Amino acid sequence: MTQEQATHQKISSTIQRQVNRAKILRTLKMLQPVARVDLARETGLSRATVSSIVDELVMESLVEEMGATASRGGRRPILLRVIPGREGRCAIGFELSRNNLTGILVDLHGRVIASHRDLLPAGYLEPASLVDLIQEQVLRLTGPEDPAIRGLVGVGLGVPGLVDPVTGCVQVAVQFGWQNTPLKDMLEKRLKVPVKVMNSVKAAALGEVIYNHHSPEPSPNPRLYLSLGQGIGSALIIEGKLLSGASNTAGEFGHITVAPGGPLCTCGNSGCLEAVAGLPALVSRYLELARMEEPSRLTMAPGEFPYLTSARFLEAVAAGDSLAGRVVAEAAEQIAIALAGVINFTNPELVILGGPLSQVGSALLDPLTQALRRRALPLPLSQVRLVTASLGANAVGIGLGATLISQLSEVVLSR
Amino acid sequence: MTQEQATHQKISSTIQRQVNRAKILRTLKMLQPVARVDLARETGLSRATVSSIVDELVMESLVEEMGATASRGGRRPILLRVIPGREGRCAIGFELSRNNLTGILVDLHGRVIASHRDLLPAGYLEPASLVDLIQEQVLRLTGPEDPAIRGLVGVGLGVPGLVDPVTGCVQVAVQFGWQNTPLKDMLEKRLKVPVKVMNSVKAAALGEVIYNHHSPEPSPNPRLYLSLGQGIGSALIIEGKLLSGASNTAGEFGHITVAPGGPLCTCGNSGCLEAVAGLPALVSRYLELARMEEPSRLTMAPGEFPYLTSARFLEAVAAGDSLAGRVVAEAAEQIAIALAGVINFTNPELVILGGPLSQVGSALLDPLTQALRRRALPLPLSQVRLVTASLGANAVGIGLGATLISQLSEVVLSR
DNA sequence: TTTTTAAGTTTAGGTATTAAACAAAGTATT
DNA sequence: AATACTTTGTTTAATACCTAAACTTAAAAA
Repeated sequence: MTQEQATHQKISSTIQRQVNRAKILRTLKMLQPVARVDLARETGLSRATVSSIVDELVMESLVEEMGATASRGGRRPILLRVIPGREGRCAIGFELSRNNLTGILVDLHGRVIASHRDLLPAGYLEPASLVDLIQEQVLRLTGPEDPAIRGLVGVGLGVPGLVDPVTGCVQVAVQFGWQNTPLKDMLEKRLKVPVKVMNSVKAAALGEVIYNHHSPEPSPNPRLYLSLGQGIGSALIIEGKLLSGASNTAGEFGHITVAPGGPLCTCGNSGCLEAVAGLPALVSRYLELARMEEPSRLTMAPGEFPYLTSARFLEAVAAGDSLAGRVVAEAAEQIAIALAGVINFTNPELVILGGPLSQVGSALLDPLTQALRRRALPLPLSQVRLVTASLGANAVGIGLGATLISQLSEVVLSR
Repeated sequence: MTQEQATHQKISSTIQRQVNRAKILRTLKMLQPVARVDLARETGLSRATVSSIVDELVMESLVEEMGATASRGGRRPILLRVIPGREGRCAIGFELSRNNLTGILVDLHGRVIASHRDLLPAGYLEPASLVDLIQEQVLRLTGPEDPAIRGLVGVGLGVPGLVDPVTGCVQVAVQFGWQNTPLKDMLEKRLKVPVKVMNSVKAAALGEVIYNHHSPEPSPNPRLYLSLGQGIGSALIIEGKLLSGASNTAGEFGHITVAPGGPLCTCGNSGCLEAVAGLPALVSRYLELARMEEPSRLTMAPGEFPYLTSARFLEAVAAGDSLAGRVVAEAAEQIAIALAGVINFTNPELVILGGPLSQVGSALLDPLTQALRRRALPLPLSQVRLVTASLGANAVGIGLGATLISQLSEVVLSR
């Protein structure tokens, strides 16, 4: 057996045991630092059972004693905590983007311990070379002698493309030219730890949702993450679980029709949200308006093609460029049409605006909330907390890491 | 104790036991009639455990022996089955509509054993009188000496309005002028059996979904029920569970914007689907077209107000009236805009068209499928089976009855 | 008849939980 | 200081439920 398996998973345990372990771990995280008695009182289990399970958790490097604290009139209680940092167990979440591979080492609390970013080599990225790169980063993030590598819970990977989260097979990743690539199997073979592969928007959603609402008890109410960028995607989380759908394409927010008879979309439909509020559409709209109203804005050599990147457009918005602001406000109106529908339909408690466009702040948020007030039903709208994503590029890694960590206290009802 | 409690519920049992009971009941329903050995092989449990649990199930009037069958080389196996009909346990589902109270007695297989419809008294319906009526129908459906009443699993009630399915409290029911009416508590006090109260569209959705896909294993993929009538509502079922949302309003399909800037809706927004494709809108549109194109159609005394009920409009559609057909086709286009968005967003495996408008058949279905092909993404659309509801007015009762029955084999992970 | 085979039950042993007794380590009281 | 409570954590005995294996029952095969 390899050294990675030194800290071995409990292979068998009854369902009863799993449920009680999960209960204890959950309340421990919530009340930490906390003594066994309190865990017993809080979970409703007997002190004997709590002791027995805590012993197990200590053996597995999940929990440690912090020594006795002040007496409460009798024997001093021994405080327990979930082991923080490298000394406890860890997970690593990777984000694969067009140009970078970013790995984030996360501890048992879901906190970032270390991160590392590599530029991807130019040209076609062979899946096998990605596996090499990931293995390299795993070692760099932990160090071959690091306790973290011996207690590595698992490795996650977020890929921009269509992924079957169960098999971990990348069905299509246009940006990399991959089709039916069994990345999970390849990585597990190499790394000898459980691997989770999923779409990166969904992973980011998990990260942001956990960060915005990191109760140990996942809320049963829907929470929506919206990714506004070149494309417009989303992820819906219900009872802490991502909605995948029958073909793993759930969350296609960008192809909701908001302007019937409007501009043709790449998907064949007309008036899709993405076709009117995706970043490319906003850039064109900006150029169009500028040409019509203030040609002076387009400072360029005469005869030069008016070229503008999305990034520079977003900078202009942030800098307070009024024309760019108008374009964003127009987009907000369109986004609100789709979002109001989804709010009415799913009745979420939280909507997180992510993706590059979300980072312009009130330029988007103000017109969006106004339009929502006009278009969404009052009752569902009143339940929604609308926030801007805050984890930026780290969301994917954090989401995957936290997901792997939370699987430690998950109850598996076999079939 | 009252006589209703003669067949008493198992009050305590470990989680392990619950899981195994559920497993056995599920496979029993699937393979019935079947012997203990086969259950053991199929579930992976030992024959001893199967015997012990089957004994319990027999005691609880859920399962019975059918006698031995042909030997397979040794002792003859004793076949078991879930008790059908009144001899086994039953549940009753009620539908409360504007004018009627319909009760449906359902057996352990979810099959209809008996049903009864009462006209509601004219005028305001006191919640307390509804409780009386329901108690009366329960007795009429079972008879005071009927075995069914002694094995009644529970009673369900579908109400047109906003219901908290957990507390069973009717928050708002405009048609009856109720607000915060704790119907569940009132009924449980009277009937002394568990009561489930929910919105009737959601209950109908459960009924149709179970009927269309009655595997004992609920599919993890979303399934959508659409109710097309005066209003337009829907219910989304994921992993066999209804999506409720943060304020129990999930499923508001009618207020998805399909025509921005279109006609004003009662909700304050403009261009809601309900405002252009709800039955009242279709009737007005029909009258408008008729007035413009074929005034002769509107056969009425001169000076009479052109009055047309929804029911008569639907009859016209069914009779092949071309003008009415055009109106439905127009509506289908609008419905498709919203439905395509929801299909893209939730990626369902099944969409069931319910409500009065759905019953016109291909007049709706043909233009709808055509429009969907234009507007929905190919991959999600390819996963959808689009069907018309088939249970009619019985859907609500069947859905509630089947839900109550399925709760018998449900595992409850306390908090 | 006797042997073999299969279905169902009983029994012995293991895991996991709880209540209750017990040990450890403090505070409060005399 | 000695004694009496208190509280925490552990050990112990009883219980629930599972499994493997032995056993009983009842048929087919030899």
